Amino acid sequence: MARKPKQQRSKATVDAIVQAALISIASHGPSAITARQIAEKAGIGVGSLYEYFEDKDAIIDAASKRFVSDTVDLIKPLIPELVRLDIREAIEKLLFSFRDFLEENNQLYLRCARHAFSMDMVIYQSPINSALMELFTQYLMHHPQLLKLPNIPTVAYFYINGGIFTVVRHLSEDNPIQSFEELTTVFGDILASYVDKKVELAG
Amino acid sequence: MARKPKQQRSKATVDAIVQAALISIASHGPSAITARQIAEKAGIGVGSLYEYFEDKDAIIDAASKRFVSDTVDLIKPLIPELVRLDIREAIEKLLFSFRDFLEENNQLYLRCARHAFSMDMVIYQSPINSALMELFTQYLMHHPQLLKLPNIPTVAYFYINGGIFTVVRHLSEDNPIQSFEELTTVFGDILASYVDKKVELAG
DNA sequence: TGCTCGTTCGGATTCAACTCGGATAATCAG
DNA sequence: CTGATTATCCGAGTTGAATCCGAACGAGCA
Repeated sequence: MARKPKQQRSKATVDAIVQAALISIASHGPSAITARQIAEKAGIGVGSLYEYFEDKDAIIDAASKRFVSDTVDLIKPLIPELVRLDIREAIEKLLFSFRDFLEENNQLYLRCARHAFSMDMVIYQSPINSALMELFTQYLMHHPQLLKLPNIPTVAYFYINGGIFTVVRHLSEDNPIQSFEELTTVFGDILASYVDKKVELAG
Repeated sequence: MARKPKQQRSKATVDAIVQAALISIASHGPSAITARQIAEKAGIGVGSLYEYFEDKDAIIDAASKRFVSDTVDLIKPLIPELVRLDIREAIEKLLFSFRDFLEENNQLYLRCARHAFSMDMVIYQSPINSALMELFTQYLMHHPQLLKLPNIPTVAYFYINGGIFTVVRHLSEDNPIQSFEELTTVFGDILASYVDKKVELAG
């Protein structure tokens, strides 16, 4: 059990298991999954699951990690472009990319993200937060006049955490009270207002 | 099964079950609970659980509802006082009350709240959001010059959702990067900056 | 071909949710 | 007060899902 895949076909099996787990998490949530479901979706026998994974939780862990690393892979390449933009434009661009990512594959990732906030999983989210924090930091480096802002780390903390949660929740609403475009406008406006106001006061 | 309690002692039993479920959720999360645990903590036999609850999920539901209604009972009475305060003061007062509430009973509610973000439970949260929305609305009524602000519902949506999540997450951190006081300052500052900037532009 | 070892499988085992039938306690009619 | 009736409580036993395990399969190699 929990052995390393050594041949090509077994690597494919592991991948199929992770993919099947992601799909199952998306449709039923991590606690409602059965091992049989995963095995069936992956097209293998139940016993085979336990060749590569200690138990069901290990499978869910692997799926969560896949989810997080795919998200980080979305954010990282955007940084060089975003840091050159105006705050509102940068946020708009980031949020639209994020939305498109979440909506891919019939909302596979969005439906996983809905379950990612149970705080057990927050540990795995930290790479996502780090990536966004890096974006924040690099943005500041490219706009040195912003370094005067008070409470930068705390603002980033509020903005990143609150922002992720709000976007995922908004995209999950059956009857959103506002469009995604309105949300991006407000996201930009709130941060830009804070920045303008504080720069004004400081300078 | 799922009968109505008719005698005093059975009401106490139901209450003990809900309380035990809250404690169990707080310590292990809703999916890891076993029926035996709940029964044992409540000081009753396993069978008794099923006298008043359809199944384990019904018990967890009841506990969630208790959590939500206790939270609403915290917010509602604060509204009349908060609407008379300055934005920063109001937010500070609200956040400190909220923190104290979450930290009561050895963080019972905080530890439950950590699990409340798995989106299954978001349905039950809506009364909390409604209560905060009412606070928002009543605040605007008492400060009519604010009604000029653009995108009020969306700002409220972002602020309430992001705010709740960020506070719960902050209080759950082992090594918070900032104090709770700093967080409340930033919360107040961000909203006040937005308001100031927009009122300035509009008037 | 026959051997070996990585891989796959599904029946056997374990464990938790839930049921059932009867014991015990409260309530009430006479 | 007593027996009948109803409410409550219980925990051994049933059921089904998670996990384990030993046999079967097949690719590579002598």
